Amino acid sequence: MGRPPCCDKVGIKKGPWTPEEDIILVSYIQEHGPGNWRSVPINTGLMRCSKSCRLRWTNYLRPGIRRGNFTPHEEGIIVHLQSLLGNRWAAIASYLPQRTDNDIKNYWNIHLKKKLKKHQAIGAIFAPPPPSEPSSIIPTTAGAGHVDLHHDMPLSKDYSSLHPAACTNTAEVTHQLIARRSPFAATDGDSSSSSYASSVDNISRLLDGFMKSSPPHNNTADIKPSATEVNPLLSFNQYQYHMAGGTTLPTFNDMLPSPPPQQPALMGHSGYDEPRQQHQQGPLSPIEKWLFEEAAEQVTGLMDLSDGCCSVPMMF
DNA sequence: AACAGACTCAACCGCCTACGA
DNA sequence: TTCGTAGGCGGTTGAGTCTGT
Repeated sequence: MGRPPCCDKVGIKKGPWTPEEDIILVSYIQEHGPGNWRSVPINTGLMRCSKSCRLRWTNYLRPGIRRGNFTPHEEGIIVHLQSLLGNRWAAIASYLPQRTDNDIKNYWNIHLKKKLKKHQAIGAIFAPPPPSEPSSIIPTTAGAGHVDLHHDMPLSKDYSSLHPAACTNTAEVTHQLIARRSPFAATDGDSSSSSYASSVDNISRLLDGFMKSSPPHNNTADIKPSATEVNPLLSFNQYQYHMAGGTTLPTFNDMLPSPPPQQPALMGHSGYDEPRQQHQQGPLSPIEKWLFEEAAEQVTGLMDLSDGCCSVPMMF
């Protein structure tokens, strides 16, 4: 059978979304919830493809999204998961609920790939890490040479500017990290953001207000199943949210893995999707093992930070 | 100040899979 | 079982912005 068009191409508007369109879309989703995207342009009068509506919502308008300013820790997660899962951005995004697959994909293509290339070159000059390195034994789906590249991250000039270990002033590090992770930092500090980006933030804030005043079923955490039910790793993500300036502070028990481990990709694209197919079953145990270790490490890091000490993320 | 090249990221495109008729 | 459709995903693009000269 031929590939059907996703929508009637005639009269479909393309290009950047306007604030008015965003408001219409957000209002509609507030009322009806995400899903049934086919009906969205029909019912709202938006001259947009249903896919475009879904993309706009999942990538930019839905609450809880953190834009830009990837932390070194997030970098580490992305690099590591990419080495394990390959370019399965949706699966990787399931470990970073505040990030969209598109964002992660862009960040990978723009920043991380360059860094890895850089370090690959460095690795060709310097000796490889000893085989006792923890991640060296983790199997990868993306080629053996891929796994250990991130160990060289601190060598990157770019990265060293972010890495707490590269800073001697703890307060500076903390401030830096928090500033970079603030949900509003991108708007206030990112001069590269388009003028409309701030409008998106405004909409998001409006939406946040709506969500806060709405019954739980409208909340982000409720659109998708309780993450702690679906994915034991979300506690880890909650910690990340805390580190990002959020208010959720997990308990130590939250950091502990809760068996049996679920398939990470079950959270799906940006945390909203239905379970993805079996083909996303990857080497889960290594991932989970690593993330659990990571989470445990972060508990220590959290304590260190609260004590005014400069913690060093495990990844680098 | 002006220009060119590099960079960033929002959005689109095309393919795939699930699901229902 | 087959076909049509919707939703989802990864790759790619192009416009806007930034940076260096």
